[in-house]
Amino acid sequence: MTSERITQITDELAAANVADNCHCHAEFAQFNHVVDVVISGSWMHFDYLLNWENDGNDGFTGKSFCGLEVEVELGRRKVRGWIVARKDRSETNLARIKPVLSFRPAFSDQQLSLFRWVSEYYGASLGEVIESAVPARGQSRLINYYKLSAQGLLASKNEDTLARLGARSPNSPKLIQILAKAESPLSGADLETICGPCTSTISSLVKKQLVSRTKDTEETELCLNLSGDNPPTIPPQLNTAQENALNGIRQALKQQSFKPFLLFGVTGSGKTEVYLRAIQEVLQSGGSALVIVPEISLTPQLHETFARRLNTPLAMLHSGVGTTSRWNAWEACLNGRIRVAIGARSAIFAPLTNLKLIIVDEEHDSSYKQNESLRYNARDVAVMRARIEDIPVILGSATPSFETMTNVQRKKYSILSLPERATSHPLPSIKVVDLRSYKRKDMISENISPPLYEHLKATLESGEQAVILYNRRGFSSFLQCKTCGDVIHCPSCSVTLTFHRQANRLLCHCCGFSMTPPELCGLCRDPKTSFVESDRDSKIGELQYRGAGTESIVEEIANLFPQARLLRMDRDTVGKKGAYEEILGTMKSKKADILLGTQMIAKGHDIPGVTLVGIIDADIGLHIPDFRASERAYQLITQASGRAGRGAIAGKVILQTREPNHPTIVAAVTNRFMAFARFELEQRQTLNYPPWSRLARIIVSHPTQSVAWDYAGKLRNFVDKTKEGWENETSHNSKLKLQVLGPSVAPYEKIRNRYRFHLLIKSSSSSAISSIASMLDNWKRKTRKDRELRITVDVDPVDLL
DNA sequence: AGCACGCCGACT
DNA sequence: GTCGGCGTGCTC
Repeated sequence: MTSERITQITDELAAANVADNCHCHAEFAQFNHVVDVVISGSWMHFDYLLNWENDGNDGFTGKSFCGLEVEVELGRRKVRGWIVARKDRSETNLARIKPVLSFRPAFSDQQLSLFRWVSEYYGASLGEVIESAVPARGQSRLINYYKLSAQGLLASKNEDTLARLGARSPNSPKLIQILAKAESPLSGADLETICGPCTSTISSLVKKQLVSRTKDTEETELCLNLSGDNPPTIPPQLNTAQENALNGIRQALKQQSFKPFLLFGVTGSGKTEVYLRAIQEVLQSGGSALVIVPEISLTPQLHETFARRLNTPLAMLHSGVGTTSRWNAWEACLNGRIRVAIGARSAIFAPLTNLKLIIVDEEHDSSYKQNESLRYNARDVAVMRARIEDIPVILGSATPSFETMTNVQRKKYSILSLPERATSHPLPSIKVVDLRSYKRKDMISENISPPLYEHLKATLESGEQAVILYNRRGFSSFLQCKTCGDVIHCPSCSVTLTFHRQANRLLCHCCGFSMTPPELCGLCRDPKTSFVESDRDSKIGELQYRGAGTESIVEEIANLFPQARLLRMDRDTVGKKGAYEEILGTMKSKKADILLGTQMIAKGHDIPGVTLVGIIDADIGLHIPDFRASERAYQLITQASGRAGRGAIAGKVILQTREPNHPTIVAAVTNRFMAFARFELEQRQTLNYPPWSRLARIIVSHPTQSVAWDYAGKLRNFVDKTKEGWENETSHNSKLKLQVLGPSVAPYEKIRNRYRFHLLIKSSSSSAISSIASMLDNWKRKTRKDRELRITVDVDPVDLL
């Protein structure tokens, strides 16, 4: 199809001055169809004309045209969009309807239903949803970058010029100053975040040739990894529990209808093997399967395991790799060339055809929740997708989320249990070390108790390996003045700065700010003003490095065991691509003795040589102000413990704590998940927290505290009014009870110089939560006058920080 | 995102 | 009066 042909038709239509412009002209109706196109990333949708001449065998059902990605003209620019409906007629004057310039298939009708659900449930626009689901076009999107031209540079140094510019437009000199200071060109979006709305000002500066505009590509994501030639491995024999679980799944596969399973298997119980067999069944019956895992780091491992066992190409879908290959993988799924896809969160939208099974590994993991832009939870989307496609879905975990547990109790999900490890050894026993019973001088070092030391020593002596968990990065978690007690905070956030010794920087874990650590306290002794010779020996303003981190624990252990080969794994050491695999590879090949790290080390990998797991401080995270703190702590302890004794030798866990009687610690140590769940669920019921209710969280932020607070109050009024309206409607009545809390200061009071307040909405009905979310989404678009004001609606928030 | 339109303040 | 900046609203 040519665009000339389309233009010709439109021209003819316009010339004909069609009398009844509410209907397609009969002459063209045969080929030109009015279609509803949603515009990428927005709530807008418009009618366009699609010229479709061949109704033949091109693999696309030419009836609805839904799922075609199109290029269309909007205003004066070309944009990406998707056909979401076919229309018999258009309300718009036909002469105004523009043609579709090009198209290609992008998703199925069923996927569209899923996108619609996501859009409604999370209160986001359909365009936003589809944009975050479908990978970008072959070449990256071009966006505008601005820098000062030679003239602009001159102007920036000339105060007269700036004053002259400023007389008329206060924004112009500001923009020029910013651009003069910038080291690299800034995007339009960057400038807006710094200066507020300034698009027209920028354009005028460009016109005056003070600023130059360049187009450049923006980084985007996804990758394809076709692989079928890994040497096959011999499949292990299934134990009885695995066999039973598989039979349950087999039956559901045969029935070909929606059926959610919880595969509740202790760490090392062989869940992956069950997944593999189930996928094999699916492949044999000609279907395809989708597997999602919590993080990118886990995909390469799983990929290798799967590639060795399944005789089929696999699609690896995860963020981080080139755009073209990402689209290729998407297309390969769409046309059925690839029938198994593995990936992180966003892979849940993969367009596999004839999908027969979805697997969500480690379903409890909070990284399934996207915490920016479109705030969806891939686990929940997975269940909805299974419902729409009418297929089984398996949620696997050793520590299921309470939401999932509740669904099991309510008989919505079927449970399949793997209570024993697949290997010869039982779960490791956990030895609790009560740190309160050791005086400072009795400790081997700051954070290592005698029992942990002894076990580490024995492990190293017998040539075995250890994993040590300390869930805090850096060297010191804060710096405090010995004189005045002041603690160094981030200049833009309400958190303390963490000292990272390797980089010799103070780092903000919230916004990424970094600085060289000062020598003295800025309050008592500013070196620039008060530092005189006679002061040199004074101890006034000396800084104390307080609180441990993975870096300092590594040092402690290195001092105790100088000959041990230590590896550290946290966000700082796995920053580079491939670093994660490298560290695990070194550990697996026994080229290192101790692996020390944050929660990262606890996630689902298998190092057979590890016989000891040490938890330095089990209390970290137990008291953060979030209703899921206990649940998280339990999961972390259990997952970390699960790294021990996966090989030929049985494992042991040493857990250091100051609260050995805390119900969460007790439950984790005795591995009584069900008892813990019952206890925790009771607690949550009294406070009406999930899973007993649904939550939506509204975050308001603004550089000025009072503005944020005032708007939060207005939001509260809006919600209250909506609530009243519903209560007066008899059709809704008591079922839609809403409970509104706040506004209150968010636990992270300030992030990136923006003050944060939040409102919490609880309801027993998820549809009430969703309607509120989408109403707020609309309302904020209308009432927001201050462009600095940011309102985020988070449905089913994963934390309340 | 880019453009038209319309309001308003500064300057001839 | 007129010019130009800047906010607002629209784009099928």
